[in-house]
Amino acid sequence: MAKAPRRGPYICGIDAALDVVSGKWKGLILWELHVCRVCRFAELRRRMPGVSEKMLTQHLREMEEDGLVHREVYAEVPPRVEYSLTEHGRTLNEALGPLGVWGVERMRREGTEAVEVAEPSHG
Amino acid sequence: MAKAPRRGPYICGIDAALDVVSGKWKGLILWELHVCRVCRFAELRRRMPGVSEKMLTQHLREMEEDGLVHREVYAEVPPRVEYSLTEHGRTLNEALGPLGVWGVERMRREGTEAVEVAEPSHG
DNA sequence: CCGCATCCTTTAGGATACTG
DNA sequence: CAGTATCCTAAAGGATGCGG
Repeated sequence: MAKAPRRGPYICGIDAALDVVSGKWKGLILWELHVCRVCRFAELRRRMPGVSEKMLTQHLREMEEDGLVHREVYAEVPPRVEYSLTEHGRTLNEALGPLGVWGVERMRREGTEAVEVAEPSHG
Repeated sequence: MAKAPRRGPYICGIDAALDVVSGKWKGLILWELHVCRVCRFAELRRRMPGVSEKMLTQHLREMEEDGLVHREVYAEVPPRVEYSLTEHGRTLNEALGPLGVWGVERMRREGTEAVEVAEPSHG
């Protein structure tokens, strides 16, 4: 009902790490939570054009289970839930740094344009 | 017929990088080719318990297309094909280094045993 | 030995409607 | 607002058999 077992056994550390970031939006979630530090569901969604509610919820729950994301629920009306990175989430993000740099290099090589996300840099 | 389009557009470098390593065995292929430097198909397969011929071929082809893997075909009988990393493959592997370290840490935290790969350390 | 073609199952991802 | 439930399609992955 919930999700496939996941979580190993792994052959090497790369395996173990890729497991928790595999998922169409997980890298981006990590990045956005790094940028805004604390973020509500709706705002996070706004920052990620194209993601569906289902996928965002699902990915956030998995990342919470994996100890990457902290979910703070406020018993208010209307409800408020704030997401942030845990310590493990932060270290993972740092570990992803060099990969991100490599990815940017790759985009330059391939001439692949990144999609503009509310931050046009050429007016 | 070949494969889905892939290759962007990406939201950030992480996206672009994760795209080329997403695939059940790609991280491991990268690692094994890093270890043995040059590797034949059969040997590569032996080093990766559980992978099917189809998946190994498919992943290797995609990684070749992505400029990560070099495929050297020798016109001999019986045929011989040697795989190795390209420069981009090597830099990607280096970029994956911190992620691998993080993954090992994660396995320690979770108590997840890595599977033994032809190297039993406890008799 | 290396790999392609085919068929099949499983999983990921998306659209939509509904709820506390 | 922040989800859950259901249904559906597409893609990944796996088993097996054939071919150069």
